[in-house]
Amino acid sequence: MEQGNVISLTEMLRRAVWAGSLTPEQMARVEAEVAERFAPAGSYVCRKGDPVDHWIGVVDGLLKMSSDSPEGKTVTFTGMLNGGWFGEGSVLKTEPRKYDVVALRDSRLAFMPRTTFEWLLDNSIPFNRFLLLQLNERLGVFISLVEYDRMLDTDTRVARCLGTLFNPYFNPGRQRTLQISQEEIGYLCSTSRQRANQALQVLEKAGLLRVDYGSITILDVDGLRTFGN
DNA sequence: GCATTAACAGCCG
DNA sequence: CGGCTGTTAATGC
Repeated sequence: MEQGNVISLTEMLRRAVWAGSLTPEQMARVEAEVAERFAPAGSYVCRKGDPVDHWIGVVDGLLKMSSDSPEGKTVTFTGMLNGGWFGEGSVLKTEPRKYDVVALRDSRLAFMPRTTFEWLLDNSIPFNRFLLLQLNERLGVFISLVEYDRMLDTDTRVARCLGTLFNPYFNPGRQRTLQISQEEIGYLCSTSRQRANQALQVLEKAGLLRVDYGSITILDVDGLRTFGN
């Protein structure tokens, strides 16, 4: 299907951008305290309102951040691919989880305890710098979310949505191919499966990605992020 | 007009 | 067979 290499938790941690500048002692503690958990496809990784005890990374899998309104409507904010980390906002503020996280397929996750996270905050300037940049990047994403939700046509929304998903900042794994159904792309981009299919064909003709069944391959992330301008 | 839903046939694993 | 895909027709905002 795709590259069948199985990455270990340790390997994933060592490749993490934020791990690059840690001292060997700091890295040893991280490796000792971060635990791997398995989330089957369709299961909740965490739910809105849960206490936040961990910073969570994706070793191998695909997650969806979403929220259900009382009326039963689901709003998806974004997805998370291999190598991505999330939840730092709620760990920093000591607040309950603000959204649901669902595994869209079988996923292996890395759970860093809040104590480890806070210890890194107190002891590593590069770690702080990484968080600052990631938070800043997210801010940009959410500002443009509000903007394009109101202004852009669906093809462009899907392009931006995929551009965000493959934003090298959140997805440092050089992953280009993603096993995902068009129905799930619809969920991620807040549109119907049929309309997502249509948008994908437009983007494929524009040379920005390639569509196969059950998967897409990103060819031009920057093109997706600027599509429609 | 544009998007969503429903329905269906074809295809892949 | 079961899930995914590409299309079309009906319906709604």
